[in-house]
Amino acid sequence: MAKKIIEKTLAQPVSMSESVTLIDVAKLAGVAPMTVSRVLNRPELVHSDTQRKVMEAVRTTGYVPNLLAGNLASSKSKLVAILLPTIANSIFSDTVQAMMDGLTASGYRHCSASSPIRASARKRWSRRFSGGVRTASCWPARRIAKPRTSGSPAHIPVVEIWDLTDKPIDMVIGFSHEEVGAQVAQHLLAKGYRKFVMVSVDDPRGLRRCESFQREIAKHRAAKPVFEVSPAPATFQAGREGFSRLLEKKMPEIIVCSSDTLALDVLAEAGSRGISVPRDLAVMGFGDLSSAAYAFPALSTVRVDGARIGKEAAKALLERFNAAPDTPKPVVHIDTGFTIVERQST
Amino acid sequence: MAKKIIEKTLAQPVSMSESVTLIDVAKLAGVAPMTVSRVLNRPELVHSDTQRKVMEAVRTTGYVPNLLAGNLASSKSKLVAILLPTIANSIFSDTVQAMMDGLTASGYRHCSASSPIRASARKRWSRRFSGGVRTASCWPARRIAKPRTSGSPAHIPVVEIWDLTDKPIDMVIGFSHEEVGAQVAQHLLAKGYRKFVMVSVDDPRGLRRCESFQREIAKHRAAKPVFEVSPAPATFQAGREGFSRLLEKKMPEIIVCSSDTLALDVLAEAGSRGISVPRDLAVMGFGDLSSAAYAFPALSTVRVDGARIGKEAAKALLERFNAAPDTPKPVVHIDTGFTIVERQST
DNA sequence: CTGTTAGCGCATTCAG
DNA sequence: CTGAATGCGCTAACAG
Repeated sequence: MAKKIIEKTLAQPVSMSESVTLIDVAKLAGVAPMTVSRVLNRPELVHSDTQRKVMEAVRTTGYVPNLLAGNLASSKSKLVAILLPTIANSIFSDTVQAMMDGLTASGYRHCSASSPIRASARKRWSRRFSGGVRTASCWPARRIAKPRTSGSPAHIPVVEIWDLTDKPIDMVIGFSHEEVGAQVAQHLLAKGYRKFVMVSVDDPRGLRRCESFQREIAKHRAAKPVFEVSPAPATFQAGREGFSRLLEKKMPEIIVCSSDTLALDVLAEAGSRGISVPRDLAVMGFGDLSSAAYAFPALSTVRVDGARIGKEAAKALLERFNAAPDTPKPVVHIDTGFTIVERQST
Repeated sequence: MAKKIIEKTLAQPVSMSESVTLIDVAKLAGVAPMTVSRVLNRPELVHSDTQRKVMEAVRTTGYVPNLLAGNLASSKSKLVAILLPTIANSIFSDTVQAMMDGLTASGYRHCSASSPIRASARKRWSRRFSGGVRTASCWPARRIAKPRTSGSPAHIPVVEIWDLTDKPIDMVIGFSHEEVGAQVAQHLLAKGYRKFVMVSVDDPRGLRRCESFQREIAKHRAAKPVFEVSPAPATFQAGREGFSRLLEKKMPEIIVCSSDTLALDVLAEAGSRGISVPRDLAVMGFGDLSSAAYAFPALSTVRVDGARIGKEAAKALLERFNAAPDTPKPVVHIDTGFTIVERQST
């Protein structure tokens, strides 16, 4: 038997056709399989001489661990589920990128799915994800209810991002969309604007920003904004059309958009109609799409640090993954805030 | 023992704390575990009466399959690795979205990673991905070389997307970037332009489009374009800065950008400088970012159907996954083409 | 620090 | 159409 291993390893590695397992490595290194496992996963528990021997054997055999087996034995998938409304052309891309980077650095991977996936509980839980990330109003919370399944803890860490919520499932990292709406309203009122027009996509968070904006306007007895909703998701086209419909009514003083995608679109439509921004029309966006405020000086916007949200989310998850099982859950409720970026004066 | 199962299932499902496995379901349904497995995975092999009994038991126990175990037993992860330069603010988002939708509909999931991940072979192969998707020039092909590992086929299906390549690893779905560069050059020459300026991000495909463009220009003895490269990835800011540097030299007639992100940025910078597009300056983009050509009438661009690429990639992978093991590999080499979209005349 | 024992939960492969 | 036996490859938990 030992002979067989030798044959396998002495043959040209490239032509080896049989698969190599922990046992093969162990035999070649003259140690127990468990020791090989330790060298690969928790090397600090193994004598350095043994480590060297084992790594040597790993190299000559070309061993690649089988996480399918490892996951089963340890009941840990090291897979994080990311559930977002969309990743296309999205304000979430910075967040996803940052999160991805944080997780992969620690050996975790992520699987993402977008909103239309209304998988059954069976499908959603069968991969035994180690953790989850979602926007708060992505799905009703009850859908996250964890069935009692084999080989997984009673609860998995979940981070709700891009929002703050009163009844979090677990951890929360984001900012208040009500606050955004209110502050934008105050900001614009202070600048002297009184006649507002809004364009929003049909997205829960966008609509909440708009509603809050309108409440704040009402408080100050300014005229009720004209309000136009486009179907989600945000596309450049949506903004154009919403804007056009509004123009049919009356030329507004300022147009408040629920996203930068819409705002850029309004900018474009204005340009093609010979309307000068900001001279004839002011435009306010949201989300700081690719540093929109910098790229488009005529645009005011609300800057959100999506990358920070992703980074913090990854950090929060990793901390929980690494915590001892009986550690009390730390409270993670981070308000990442936002910044209103005034257009560059011209 | 049977009693125990009954107790578990008759207790309030919500309060059950022990995990439920195939065996529990089988006992409750009075069948063998294998039958339960069949009902869940290949119901067509099971009598409908048995199916009903089993599904009933599945429901009352709240059973959720453990794919960690299933994957190991069947040596199939149903996970697809997606390797792209970036997903942030990216022309790939449509592609990823379409691919995701196609794969999840068939029970597959995807794990994505972006360029900076230079994981070791050990890490890259240990999850036993069922298939892979990458851009052709994302990594050198040799890095895809498959080590002989346990529990996985000698080769996995790989689709290279967003490019055509002479020596594909396996399947290819995309278009020729050389062709784009050449055709754009011809198009613009035909429109009467002679003095070109280019801005590109430092991306392999973008640079190839530019080089091809320049070769074509040279063929027609037009002036060599001024060429400005910004570091990757594309941001709106990159375009602005590249454009500004160019303006210091001379006001161009037309500016050709390696992506729509850059093009929109140039549009913005032009706007803030009082340069009218297209009257004073023509701008050409690439990638049809959010239907840029529609949203920004002054912009000409090259429309690429990213969603189609994603859809075809998913389809190609699924076909290979479902094929019998000894089926000869179908040749998949799809040129999805592109369309030059002329700006809307004003 | 290292080895041994004993599964993880399911699907493959036959036999019936 | 259904069942029984077997083991995927690895790691937890302990013993030494």
